[in-house]
Amino acid sequence: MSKRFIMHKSKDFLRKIVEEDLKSGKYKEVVTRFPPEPNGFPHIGHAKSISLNFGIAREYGGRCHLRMDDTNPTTEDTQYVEAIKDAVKWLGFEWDGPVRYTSDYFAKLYDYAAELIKMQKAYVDSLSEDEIREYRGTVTQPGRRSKYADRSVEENLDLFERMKNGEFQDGAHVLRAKIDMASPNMKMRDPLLYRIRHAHHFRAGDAWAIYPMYDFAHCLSDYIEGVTHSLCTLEFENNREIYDWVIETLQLKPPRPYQYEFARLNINYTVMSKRKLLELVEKGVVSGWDDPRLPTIAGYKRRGYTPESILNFCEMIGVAKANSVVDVSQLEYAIRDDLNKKVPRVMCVLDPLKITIENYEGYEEIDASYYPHDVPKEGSRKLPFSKEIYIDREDFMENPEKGYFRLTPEQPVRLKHAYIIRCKEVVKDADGNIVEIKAEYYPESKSGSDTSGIKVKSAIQWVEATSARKIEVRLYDRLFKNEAPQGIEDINPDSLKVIKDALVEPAVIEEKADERFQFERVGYFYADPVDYTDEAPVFNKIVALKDSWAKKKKAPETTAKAAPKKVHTEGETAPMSEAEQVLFDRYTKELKLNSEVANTLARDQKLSSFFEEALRSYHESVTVANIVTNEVARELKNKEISALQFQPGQIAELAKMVDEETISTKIAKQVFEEMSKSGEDPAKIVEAKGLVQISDPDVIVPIIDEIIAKNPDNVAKYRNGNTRLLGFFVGQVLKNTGGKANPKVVNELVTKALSS
RNA sequence: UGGGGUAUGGCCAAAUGGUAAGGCAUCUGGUUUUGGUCCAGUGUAUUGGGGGUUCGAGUCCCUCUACCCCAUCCA
Repeated sequence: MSKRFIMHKSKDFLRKIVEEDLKSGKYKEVVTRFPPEPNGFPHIGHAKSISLNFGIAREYGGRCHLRMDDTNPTTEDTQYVEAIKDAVKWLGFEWDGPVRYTSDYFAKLYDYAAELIKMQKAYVDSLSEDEIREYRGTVTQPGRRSKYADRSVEENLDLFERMKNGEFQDGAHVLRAKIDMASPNMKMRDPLLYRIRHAHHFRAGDAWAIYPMYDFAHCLSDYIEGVTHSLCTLEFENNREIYDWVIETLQLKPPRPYQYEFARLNINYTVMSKRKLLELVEKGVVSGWDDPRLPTIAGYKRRGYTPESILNFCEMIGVAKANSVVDVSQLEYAIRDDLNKKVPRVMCVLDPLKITIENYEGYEEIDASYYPHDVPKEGSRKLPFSKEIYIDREDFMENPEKGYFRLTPEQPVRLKHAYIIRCKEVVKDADGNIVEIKAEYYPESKSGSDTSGIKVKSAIQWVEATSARKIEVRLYDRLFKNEAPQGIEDINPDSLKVIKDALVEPAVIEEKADERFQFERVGYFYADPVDYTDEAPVFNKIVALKDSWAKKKKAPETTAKAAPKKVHTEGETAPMSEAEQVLFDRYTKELKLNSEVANTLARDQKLSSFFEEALRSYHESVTVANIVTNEVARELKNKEISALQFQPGQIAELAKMVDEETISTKIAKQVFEEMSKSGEDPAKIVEAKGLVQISDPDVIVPIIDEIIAKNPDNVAKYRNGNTRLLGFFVGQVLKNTGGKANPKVVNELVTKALSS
């Protein structure tokens, strides 16, 4: 069993949220959804989302819906719906219930919009598109509200209905939410809810003249379906505020869904955007949406990737919120790892070089297992053998370089599953090209019954000349030559190499042990599902085998890669105002605060006034200042002083307990947590929880001894100079005492105990 | 520039204030009739920088920097 299964896999942030929500009873069951817009072919980025949404539902015994987000009739089409359904199924998931469509909810959505109008939270705006843009303002300047924003409920309702009935031209009116034209979040500046679109919808037909916008439709569709966790990518972070606004404003009955965002998938040497993918297809750079070089699901499928490998890949890379670019080698690893334990090994010669074994007469069939010793699968085929065979041109070198293990004029080699041969003569044509090798074999060296005693460095693949089948092999390489390709200009000209006359052993075509094979020593290949016929077989290269020989040969080039040194520029802090300066001076001079603490306090009006207040009840200022600067500051980040649970006087009390060493600073943090939740007096909290610190060595020393006895390895490491481990021992003692041991004392005692 | 995010070895990515996990990649051995697999080993990681609080900071506070997203009647 490999390490991967033993390893404890820590949960990603989304799974933690789901677990927490289930535990707290916020929801009885988790419901997720995969909500693509059917306007393009799904790619591996979608696979990540599919794996997440369906995966979470499966793991936590919930449901996952498949919903087509079809609110824009001009871009969407049923062919994409089919492609998306195929992708989900291919990856091995089943959606709960039927495929859902946002367009199924158009009527309900319309009613919700009317509701908003009645609440005076939405209005019909008749500004032109340009005016709307202009009125919206910019990121630094607030927008202005439209003069139509004050229309009466009746007028709005009437207009909205007539919009629906198709009485107006496209663009004549829109429905907007009435929120805040000055919001720092641009998305909240009276976002559009509906637009007029006299267009044929691939499902709804011509029933509607108005279509809801994403921000209005998505949250409500989630709500309608009972979705609990609405997972989307990072670029929707700004939209979350509207998501919540719509649901809250409509006062929908709980439970309601919440949106969470994660980073979308990027892979180097790959483009993922619909636009760029489309360009490649339309300009004929690739053969279609299922071109094996494309990161589309259809492409991977045609290339021969397995769904398991893609799912494993998604799991391996994890989910987080940092924009990142995954190394394509991680994907390649996933497919190799999967295929290695699954597919039969066969022999294929890409670039045939004829070998005539002069001392062999006749014909035989060699029994050869499809699987190597380390793959626990059964199965074998017959390998024809005669005096004429082909090996790969790469496996012979007349003037071998150092470290070359294969056939040379001096070096024998084993024909995999068969005999050891030796080169006798190199036959060349008029131009000096090698056209044939005359060789001899060692009769007693047959695989499995070798008594020759000859040592060879390598066993190579080969095919028998008369029985070998000619196949077409399509060798795919990465589509782009740049790590971060921009577009067509970065295309790798060698991304597809077609070999028309490769030779493969007959069993591959005749027995069909599988659709995927490992061509020994070359890579994994897949019978092309479109172009393959038994008469003209076509194989796609899925991925090469790792090749440490090729790497070694290439190695010398890759020396000059200067480590990019991080240049760091230091910005300037804004100067203090006069009043702040006065405070700062007083704090540093009179109260002897260090300049950093004084600085933080002086610059923050809320903090300093809280501090001043606390000072009134306790003049020993440094601890108070520290607690205010470091702990209270956190609470005050998004809050006013009046919203605080605790009073300045209570903080003073807390500081006093620390100064008197009743409690440690560690405990003080814990007490503070409690205070900020309950507003309870610190003394009461300490008493109720028995948090008074333990400083008595007679209590602490036995605990230390016990821990030292239990961790001989770490003791040795520590004594060997790893003094960082002091923290480990102190931590253990504190854990043992419920955090109550006086850490300063523990520190001293541990140090002493360990050095004795 | 307003707002919202993000920053941990080459690439992903973990870590209730207490020994900086794991995977990929790399390199080195061992096994091997695949230069594959497998096994073992391999990294002084300034946890973006600087300061502060603390016995102890990747984690708390302040500050700076870099990158991403938002001004479609797209999603």
